[in-house]
Amino acid sequence: MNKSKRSQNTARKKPTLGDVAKAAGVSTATVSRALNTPEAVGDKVLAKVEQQIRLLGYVRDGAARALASNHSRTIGAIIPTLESAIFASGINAVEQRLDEAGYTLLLAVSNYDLEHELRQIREMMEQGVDGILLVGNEHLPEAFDLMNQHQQLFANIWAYSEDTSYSCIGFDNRSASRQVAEYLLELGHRRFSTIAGITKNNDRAALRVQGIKDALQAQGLELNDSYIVEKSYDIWEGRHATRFLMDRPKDERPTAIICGNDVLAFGCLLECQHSGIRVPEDVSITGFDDLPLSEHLLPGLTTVHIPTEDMGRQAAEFMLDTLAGKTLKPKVKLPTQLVVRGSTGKAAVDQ
Amino acid sequence: MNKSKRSQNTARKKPTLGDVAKAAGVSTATVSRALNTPEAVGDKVLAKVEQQIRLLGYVRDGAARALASNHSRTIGAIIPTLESAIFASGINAVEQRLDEAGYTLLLAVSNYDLEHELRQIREMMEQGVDGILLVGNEHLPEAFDLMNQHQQLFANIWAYSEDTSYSCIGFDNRSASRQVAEYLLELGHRRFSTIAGITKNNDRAALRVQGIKDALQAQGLELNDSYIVEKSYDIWEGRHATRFLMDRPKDERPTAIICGNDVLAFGCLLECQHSGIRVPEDVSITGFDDLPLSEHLLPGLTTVHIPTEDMGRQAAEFMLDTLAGKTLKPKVKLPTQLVVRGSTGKAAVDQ
DNA sequence: AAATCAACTGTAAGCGCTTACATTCTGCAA
DNA sequence: TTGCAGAATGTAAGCGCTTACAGTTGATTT
Repeated sequence: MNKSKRSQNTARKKPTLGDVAKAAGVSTATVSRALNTPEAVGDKVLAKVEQQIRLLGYVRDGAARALASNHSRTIGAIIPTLESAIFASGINAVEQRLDEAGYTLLLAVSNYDLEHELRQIREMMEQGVDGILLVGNEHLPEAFDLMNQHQQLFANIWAYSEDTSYSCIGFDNRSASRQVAEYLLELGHRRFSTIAGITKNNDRAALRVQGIKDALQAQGLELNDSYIVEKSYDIWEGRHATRFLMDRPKDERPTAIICGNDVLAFGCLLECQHSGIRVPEDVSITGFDDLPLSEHLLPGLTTVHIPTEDMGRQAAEFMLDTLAGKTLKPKVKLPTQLVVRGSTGKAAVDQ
Repeated sequence: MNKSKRSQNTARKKPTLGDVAKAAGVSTATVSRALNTPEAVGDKVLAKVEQQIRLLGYVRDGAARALASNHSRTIGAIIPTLESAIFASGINAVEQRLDEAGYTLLLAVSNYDLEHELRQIREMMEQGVDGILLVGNEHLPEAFDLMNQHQQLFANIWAYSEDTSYSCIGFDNRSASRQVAEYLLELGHRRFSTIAGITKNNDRAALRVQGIKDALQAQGLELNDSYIVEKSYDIWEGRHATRFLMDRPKDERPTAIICGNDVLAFGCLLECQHSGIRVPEDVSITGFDDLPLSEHLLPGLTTVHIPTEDMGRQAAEFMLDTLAGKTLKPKVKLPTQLVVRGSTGKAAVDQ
């Protein structure tokens, strides 16, 4: 009676493809085809098989499927954080598109730690993902080596660069940031400051700082180091940085603070509110990302809008197309948009 | 030369366990043991094997591993949304704990759609996840059936209930919400209103409304239907609802608005700011979740703090322990905490 | 010196599926 | 009636790993 030696105390085992085949009186190959290419199976047989599948409550074994077919129908994505909503809509779009195509998203969070990211890449490769989506262009050399050695399909999102030989779907952080600075220059600002994200291991943060420098340099100005503050993306950090910057003699205070992202800008804006600094009369503030909240604050936050949904959809599309054998342009550059709201204004003349 | 018939235009194939074994001059069993139970392998052999692994750049094949060993070292979690930061820290904690234990998190987003959730459960089961984490206690009957039929380990998080027969790690939404209402009652409020989340398919949202009713009923008061507004968790929705509620004759306006979560409360608070309604003088506002931003707004948002990190850690722990064969109490109830800030105050006396 | 044992290592049988190839069955043209 | 293409199905060989079981060692015990 006890046909399976390794049966635990668990009741009957899960039905397998073979069980379905036996129950339906066909071969395993037919059941497999009924599942994967139903149009290649006769109507009556198909019906019989489907009935048995339902009856037995059969669920495919993905591991066996992946092993035999050599692909897992799974795409991995490693993002830096879940804390900010900024990656949410992008990832949402990825998931949605993949879901339509019968793929599953494997999501991991690296916490801006490249070592951690490498481990996760390895894990994902062990899981046998068909493709990997990474945020930004900066990753450990070992990560690139590993993926290349195994011919692992991957692409970088959230950043665009002509220079890399890898696929990327993203936008130009540097010029987007430059545009912000140029806009502020036009408003007459001359004493700039930036509350940047931590630039180490984060090319996007670094490029945004660079963009500001580009704009200033073009006007013969420069961004003094004492006006650059690096903080992790956190509201408190934004507030502290703001206090640090604004606790100076009036004529040394920046008239414009360019924040590395909206979260820092929230901190900046709110700190001003808390300490009675008027925005934009005393200081102009900008963000980056255009989070949902940004338009609602008072004043509204001037920031850079990122087409995250579009980016996500295109990234998914890229993966799917590549896996389907279509070769297409491996780099997609998406437009960003400066959104002007109430947090920026003309520089005070009496400075 | 061409030893593999199915080799595409791809270069040499990935090395397998067998390749490593051959290179190291040992059996595949030994390599497998070197990987999984290194302490059971002799030092010299171990060193030799590890060297070859490095040399060949060998990466395990998770599919084959899962197939042979009957577990995938993967835990799935399905959350309603990524848009709000509220699930972020909880999921982060889950991921962290699982990572420590060598497990991978498979994350999916259901967008508050139970049908979609069911599909994702099925997909995850096909992927062979060892356990599934679901948010809330409300799921399609088919989902429960499916998981039960396959003896799929799962647990509900973010909600606690004595009534279900399923494991849950969460908190009592109803009594937490009741506590908020009681606090406002103490402040003298009598005309309450709630901007709730959509209660359909969302037991948590429904329970929070219920909690308010509980508190009022205990005082012989009731929550009139025209003072209950259901909105999806979105800032704009919160603003619209607020306008709807406050666009009434002064003596019909609520003096306290209890929001279903912090996002709605942000909308509520900001709408008041935009339209010159004073908080808390004219109206008291509360949220639920205690998002990072809540303490920074002006006034700070009175809300309910959820121990998301703890919840995530414990959920992961529960999965790991159960998989390890330890049987433990299948329900964990976590405490919530009312955090009083500036957005609430005494009810106006002149009402 | 024989017996015993622990510590390693090897052998080989699957895990549940896919898929190339072989076989059988149609219906229809010759 | 025969032949044959094309459709439908079956056969069976893996996919890369784990693991029960069976050796093989060398050291320790008697």
